[in-house]
Amino acid sequence: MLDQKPADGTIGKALQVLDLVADFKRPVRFAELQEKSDFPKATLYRLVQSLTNQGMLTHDPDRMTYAPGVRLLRLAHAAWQQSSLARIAGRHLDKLAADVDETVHLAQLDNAQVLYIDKRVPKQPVEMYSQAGKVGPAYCTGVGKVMLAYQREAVLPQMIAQQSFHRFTDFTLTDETALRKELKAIRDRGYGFDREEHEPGIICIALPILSRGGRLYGALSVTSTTQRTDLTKLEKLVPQIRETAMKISDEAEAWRFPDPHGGE
Amino acid sequence: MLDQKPADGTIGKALQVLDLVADFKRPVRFAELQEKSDFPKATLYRLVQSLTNQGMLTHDPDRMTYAPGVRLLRLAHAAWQQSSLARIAGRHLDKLAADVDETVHLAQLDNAQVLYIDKRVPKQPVEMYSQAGKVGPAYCTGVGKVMLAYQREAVLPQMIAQQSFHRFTDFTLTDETALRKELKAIRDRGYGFDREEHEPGIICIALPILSRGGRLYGALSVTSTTQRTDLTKLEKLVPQIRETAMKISDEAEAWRFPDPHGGE
DNA sequence: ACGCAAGTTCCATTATTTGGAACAATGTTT
DNA sequence: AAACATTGTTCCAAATAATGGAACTTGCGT
Repeated sequence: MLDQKPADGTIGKALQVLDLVADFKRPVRFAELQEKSDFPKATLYRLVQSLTNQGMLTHDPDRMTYAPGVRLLRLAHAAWQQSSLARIAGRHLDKLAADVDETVHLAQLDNAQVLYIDKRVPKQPVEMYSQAGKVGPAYCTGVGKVMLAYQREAVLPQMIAQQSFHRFTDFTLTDETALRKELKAIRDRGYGFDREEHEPGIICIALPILSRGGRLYGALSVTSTTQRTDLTKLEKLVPQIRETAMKISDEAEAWRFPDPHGGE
Repeated sequence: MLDQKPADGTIGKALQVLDLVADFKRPVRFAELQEKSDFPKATLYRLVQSLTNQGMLTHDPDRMTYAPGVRLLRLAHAAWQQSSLARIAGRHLDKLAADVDETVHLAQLDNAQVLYIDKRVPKQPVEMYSQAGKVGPAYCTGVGKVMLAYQREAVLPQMIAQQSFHRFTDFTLTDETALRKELKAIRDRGYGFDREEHEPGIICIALPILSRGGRLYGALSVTSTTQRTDLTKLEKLVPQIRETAMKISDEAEAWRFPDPHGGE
């Protein structure tokens, strides 16, 4: 799927293995890993062992399977609390979802893919990790296209190169030319749509979350269905969404300047 | 605090750095890391660089700070979906919390510490990563002691050695002898208490989640306050909690045997 | 302009990783 | 029950990557 990494050093290799295990959606046996990986047996074995010792993988001795380890949860907790927008954005998402009465997504870009950081479904309790951490394609989702649109030109080519351009629906943009044109339109307009490009019947409107300096923090979207609404109606929500995005951005900005007298 | 790791290989060192960054609750500068770490400057620098390249850390060029990276969320998502009990346990926790109308915790052991996997507070929506991934001491919490009690004797000594035995309250067990005695009592009884050992006024009852074969999956607890209830009343909940634990265990067991005809 | 501190790069030395092949343990077929 | 097949684990000399002291660069305050 996606594995043309320069893989700098041992760390890169180890993380490659970690990803490999994570990509199986179930506990996986050593032989299965070996099959999917280019590493020679002994090397892979030692990588897996190291990761297991470190708690990044858990090993089930009975079934002889490996799975992502609990240590990742602890680290993700830390990531959640600071690096990502999530902590700051939480209450804003609550409000936005309640105001517009539609599903709201918060996403960031991770290695040319969309990584969903948070989600709100109106009148429905959130499930914890079941949504956050999910990944999706960038070229055919609202948040994905918006984030690509606000990427620096220098890094865009390699990001576009990583898109699969798989045709999910009749509306999916399936080549670079179409995507480039769409990104241009998004930049001009300041927001983007998903016109049933990923799933039939699912449409959305998405805005970037930008810093004062123009740096991209992430993206925000309101998703609905063609049965409930249409793009024209969604477009009317732009001011509300933009205001939410700006509030999140402002708080993120403030958060990154720690108290100058910050002791412990 | 806690850093006497054998640190096997480069992977261990890299993860040590990752932990270090995570332990700061805010974006951190290189010099701060250097101060807290034993690594020579150049070495630390390259470790941080590798981690950043790999997306395990994010680097803010403006502020010159590092923070845990978004890639961790993706990995944690995977961990959540399979390795941990959380996915399976979710609905059982819902039910238990509603039935007993008290706070319910689900925890696993991570490197001699308690790692909270999930939490339910009755009549209150859950927040996503804000709770899951949190860590706590093992020697003075209900879930922690229970999980220590069902640990194999061979690994216990080093786990106990890693406990700080800090006196949080008048009831905290502050030495190995007292803890050993308590663990014995828990094994005999099949469940454990927290008698305001970690926080004044907070009590809980905890049960292990064991496989048929006696392997420890994690622990389940019902927490309350001395104002609302007492240990005797909590003890009456044991059958309900045990039933929940068994259901979770059974499903976990079943889940680990993938469909024999498992194609994809 | 100067000094100071934080971040970054260099490179010979050192330690770790590598991977082919042998070995052990487990399960399956004849 | 014996031979076989499969999967997981260990060995060790060769190859590679990590190391860290010191030098270099950059940005800031005086």
